[in-house]
Amino acid sequence: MKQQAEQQHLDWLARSFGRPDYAPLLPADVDLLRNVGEIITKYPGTHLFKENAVADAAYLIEKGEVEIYRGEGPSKRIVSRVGPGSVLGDIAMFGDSPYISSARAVGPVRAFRFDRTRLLPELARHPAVCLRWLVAGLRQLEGTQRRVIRLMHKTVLGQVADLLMEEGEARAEVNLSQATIAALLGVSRQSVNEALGRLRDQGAVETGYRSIRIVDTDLLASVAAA
Amino acid sequence: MKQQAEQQHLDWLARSFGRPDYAPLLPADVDLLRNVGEIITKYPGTHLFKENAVADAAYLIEKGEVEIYRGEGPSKRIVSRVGPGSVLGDIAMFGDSPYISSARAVGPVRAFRFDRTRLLPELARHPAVCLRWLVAGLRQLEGTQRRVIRLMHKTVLGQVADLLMEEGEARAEVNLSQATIAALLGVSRQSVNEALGRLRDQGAVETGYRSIRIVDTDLLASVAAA
DNA sequence: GGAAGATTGTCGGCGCCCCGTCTGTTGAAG
DNA sequence: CTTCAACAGACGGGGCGCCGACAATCTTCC
Repeated sequence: MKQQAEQQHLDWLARSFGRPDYAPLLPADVDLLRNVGEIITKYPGTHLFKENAVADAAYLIEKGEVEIYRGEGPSKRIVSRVGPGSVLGDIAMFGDSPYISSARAVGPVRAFRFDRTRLLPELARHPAVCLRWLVAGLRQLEGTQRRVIRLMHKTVLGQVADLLMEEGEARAEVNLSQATIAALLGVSRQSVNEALGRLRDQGAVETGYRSIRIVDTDLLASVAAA
Repeated sequence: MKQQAEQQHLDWLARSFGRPDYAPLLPADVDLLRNVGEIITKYPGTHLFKENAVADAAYLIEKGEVEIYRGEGPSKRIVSRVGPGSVLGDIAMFGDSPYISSARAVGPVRAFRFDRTRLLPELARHPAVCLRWLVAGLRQLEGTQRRVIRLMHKTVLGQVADLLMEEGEARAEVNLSQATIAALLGVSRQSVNEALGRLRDQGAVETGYRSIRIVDTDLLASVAAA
């Protein structure tokens, strides 16, 4: 039983890393990562790491959602929100620089923790895993950068439509409060409300309490592209 | 003579990669990169690569400046401007995705070109170089991302002050037209003009034809931080 | 079932920035 | 020296989004 659970961890870990079409993880690689990583659990609201702290470890989210934000108090801005499969803190860890943001568990989170001092020597000995991590890290960063570039200099309406397209990829229903969406996009709650109202009038979405149902994906896409 | 010039290339290449305090390149690594890379030269205005093209190579700028931009014609937006030491196109190359931006030589440019099909197998065999490239790539991405995050949700005045701080780090004089600055920041020329006017009135800078002289660095920093 | 907290919907005022436009200045080329 | 293109500087109109405020609704917990 314990064996099986651990195997699931490892399977999941293998799936999270790398791409299926290029040098997939070998069983030996999985065993390797198992030795240098440890499973940790975090309760909602607790931090995986905090801004400006020494980056002594990288995290691989296995279960739950993590909120990435910068700043504190009134200047707090949510950079993104990531789920299973995301690699966190590796950029800072590899660069041996402080974390550039804080990571807080939104719900219950299970994650792998890779200690820097144990991971680096191991990676240096295993080029295939190293390459895979490289690609994963670059993709992660590229994704957020792409998103930021896509969103800046766009109207709030377009930003909201874009966000809904992204969040609603899997299910047609997005369960976020308007205040949360506003924080994600860095705009005011009222503007989000107004944008959602317009989308509702156009028949692209239906709004409810803490939920937005996507009705017309094509229409939403055309708004997001504008 | 040719030998000496080539050695300079390789020395420079070694310095560009990685950080001096962590696993510096060995002479063997330099030779390795020499085998999979080739030296190319670009005339001003020519492209190293263009948006949406197949990313079959990464570039390491050795000399000159390269302008990174997205879009064409009226929607053209300059993302950044990089100089020697910067790695370009590696993210797209590793991800086997199209280039997400265009790279155009501002002045005469000399660069190393790393072909994908030759580089990847070589990297997979040399974990130390692989790790170094990983760090370099992540740092590059992190730098631009940091900049974008710092600039968004800031007033034009703050953005201009920030840009001047960055550009004027070495010399106190920044030689950019207001239109260029506007393109870099993604704002209108008039707004840049107005911001510079305010900075001039405060005594932080002096403005001239295609040149901005920084007078009061502390004052400029306080404006940028606001 | 009721109360408290969280969320949604809406309004008016205000500030920043974009756009079009115009004038004066600078630098380079003939 | 003249001419022309690029640039700096300035002004007003208009749009968009922020802020503060408030009412209405939904959840949840007691």
